[in-house]
Amino acid sequence: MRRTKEEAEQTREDILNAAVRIFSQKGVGQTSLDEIAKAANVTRGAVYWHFKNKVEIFDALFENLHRPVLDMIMDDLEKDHPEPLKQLRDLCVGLLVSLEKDEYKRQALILFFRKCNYAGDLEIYKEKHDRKKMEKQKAFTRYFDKAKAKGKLPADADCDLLTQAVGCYMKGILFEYLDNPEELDIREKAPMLIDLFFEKFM
Amino acid sequence: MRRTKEEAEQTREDILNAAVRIFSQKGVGQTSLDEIAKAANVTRGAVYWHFKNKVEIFDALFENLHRPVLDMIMDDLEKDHPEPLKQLRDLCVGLLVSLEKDEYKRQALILFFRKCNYAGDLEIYKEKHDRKKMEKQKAFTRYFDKAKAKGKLPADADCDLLTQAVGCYMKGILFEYLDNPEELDIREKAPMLIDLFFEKFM
DNA sequence: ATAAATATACATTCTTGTATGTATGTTGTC
DNA sequence: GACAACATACATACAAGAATGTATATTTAT
Repeated sequence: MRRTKEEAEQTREDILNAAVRIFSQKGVGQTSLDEIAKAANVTRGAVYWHFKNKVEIFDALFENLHRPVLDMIMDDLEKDHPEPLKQLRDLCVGLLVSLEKDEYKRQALILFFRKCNYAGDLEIYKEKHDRKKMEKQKAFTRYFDKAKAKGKLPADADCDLLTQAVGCYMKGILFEYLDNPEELDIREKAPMLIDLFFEKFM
Repeated sequence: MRRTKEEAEQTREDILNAAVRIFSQKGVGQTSLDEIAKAANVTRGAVYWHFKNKVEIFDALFENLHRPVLDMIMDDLEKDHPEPLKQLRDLCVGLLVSLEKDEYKRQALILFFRKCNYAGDLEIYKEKHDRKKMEKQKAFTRYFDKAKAKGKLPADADCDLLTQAVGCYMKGILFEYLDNPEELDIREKAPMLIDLFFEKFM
């Protein structure tokens, strides 16, 4: 049953898409490769051809999720915005609101926030994912640094603390939204919640 | 090998203590009852005597964790504090700082935040735990209501939004701390982070 | 013809639930 | 207060199912 290269690439993607869906529902640990295979309309043979094991699927999904987000932030930081805090505010709101129309990203976030326990096979990925988080954190700090340089923040403001605060706040909002999307209308509430944080600086 | 009632109660607690520890390390789903039994120095026979199955252990742990916290908040709300916002601020800081000396609570929180996926057997508990969360949220709103009644908050302040904001913020801080305790010195940072939120009202 | 892209089959391991064994605490009775 | 009778608090053994990794078979693109 050899397929063409395009077909093979397609089944690889089918497997990954099935994996996010099922992982985010049942959890990585409770998902068998057979379930993923069936959901992707292949057998375990195909899965084992494309991936060494479940952990490698997990890793591929992480890359798919975080690379574009970090790239987006880095691009944003290149711009010389006159109001870096407003820029960061818009970035935060944008990141949150964009989830409403992006089910794949929502599922992926649920998967990494709630449905993987970073234990056993996945333990080695905790450090890796923490490093990625650090990168994002460093990027966030630069917004505050730029704001201070432009005199938009008091000279004695603690940029690292502010970064940590915004990071915690964002993560909390993310969790609440992902846990109960129907309880938190993100398109309406995200701007209000984020403004609550930034308004005292602006 | 019948034990006395006290001994039996002790093994029940041993089992629960072993369960928090291992659940919070390996995740509920990846923990076998045999592991728990061995860690508690009993056999699976003892575990099945005290609990119907793993899910019932999970449930017992949840009760152990949340009842005291909710009681504490309710007691706090009984007091007629002149500055409800300061009261809430102190409550938040206290809840966070207390974790440093309470490994059991830390493990339990990790377990429910990170190591259980609320899928499969545990799915039915999501709703239950959400209801408990709602209770806490309602309690938090009362602090803001009281503050407004005392004129400590502008009359047009949105208490529900503020509650949601504080809830998200707290949850985010909790996650960051539990994920990387060494990165976030909670005793030093909790007051600073929480004050960042409350300072604009006070 | 060869090797890629799968499907199928199999052996192994892990876990669960249950059934059953057993020693000992507990209780009522005389 | 001694002593059956019974219930309790486990331990052990077993059967069944599920999941994994690997080995092998089968097509078919190149």
